[in-house]
Amino acid sequence: MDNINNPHCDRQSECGNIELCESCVYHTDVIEHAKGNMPDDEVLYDLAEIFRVFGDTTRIKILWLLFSDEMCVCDMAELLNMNQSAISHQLRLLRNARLVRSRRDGKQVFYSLDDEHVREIFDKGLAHIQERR
Amino acid sequence: MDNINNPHCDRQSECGNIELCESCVYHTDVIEHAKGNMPDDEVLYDLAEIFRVFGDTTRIKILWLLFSDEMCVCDMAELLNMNQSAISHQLRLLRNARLVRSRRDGKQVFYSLDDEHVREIFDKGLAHIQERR
DNA sequence: TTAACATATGAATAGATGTACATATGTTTA
DNA sequence: TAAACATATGTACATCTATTCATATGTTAA
Repeated sequence: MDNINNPHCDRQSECGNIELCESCVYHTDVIEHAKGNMPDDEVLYDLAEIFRVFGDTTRIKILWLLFSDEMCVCDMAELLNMNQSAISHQLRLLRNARLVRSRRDGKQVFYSLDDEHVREIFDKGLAHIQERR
Repeated sequence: MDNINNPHCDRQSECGNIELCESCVYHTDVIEHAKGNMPDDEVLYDLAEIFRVFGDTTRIKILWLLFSDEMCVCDMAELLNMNQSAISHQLRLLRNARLVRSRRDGKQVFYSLDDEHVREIFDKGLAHIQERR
């Protein structure tokens, strides 16, 4: 790995932080490699957004419930001992992220997992936390 | 699926919300099945926590950078055009979640992915957002 | 139609979170 | 030793988020 002490940073024009560019030691090969392969900001934003939706205990519990069966809002609220409104708000986030879908049956609305990715993402997360115990 | 209109809820003693219990239509078989298989709250909390760490654009970018190579804090700050302090704070969260590890080499600290789960979780998330396009 | 019910949603609020600034810690070099 | 540097961390603050309350929407049954 090149270790270049670089007081005259050749990427200075692209860099908002002049102080940093004038003082920092760069590994330019590593930087160039990473820069070349960086996905679009939009993709990385969407990716973070999906995980953000997984990143809440209430929503994780809802997803868990839906692994067993489709389920109506009322049953989820009962099982999680939470306000119906709170559940509905969280279901909207899950719906927008296409992690769950809904079907109406009379007065009730039944939710189920939208696709198998949900279970796969869930399981990979579980594998991680279980390994580190 | 049983659909029991149940004004005298038999789980009323366990239920904090009396109004809900007196009015709601339950699917008791679904509820009992889900209740029996529910993991510990602690596991579900830890799981949400892991995804919460993935659920930020800056941290997602950092993880992406580490797929290519190990990398020092300075290079990450340069590449992401961000404050060194901001990167360090995020690295601490990633370290605490055991998603990255660090090694010191002189004045610099190099970060790398802690295990393969990180890449797998990342890829599953990517598969989800790419499929829905 | 009206009443009762299940769900959705807007507004408000308390708490969580990401970043910047200042500064501390740890390492190397002079 | 002191100075320079890379990183870590405490604090403050602006923004975001989860929940609650009140209420709207949509469905069924009387």
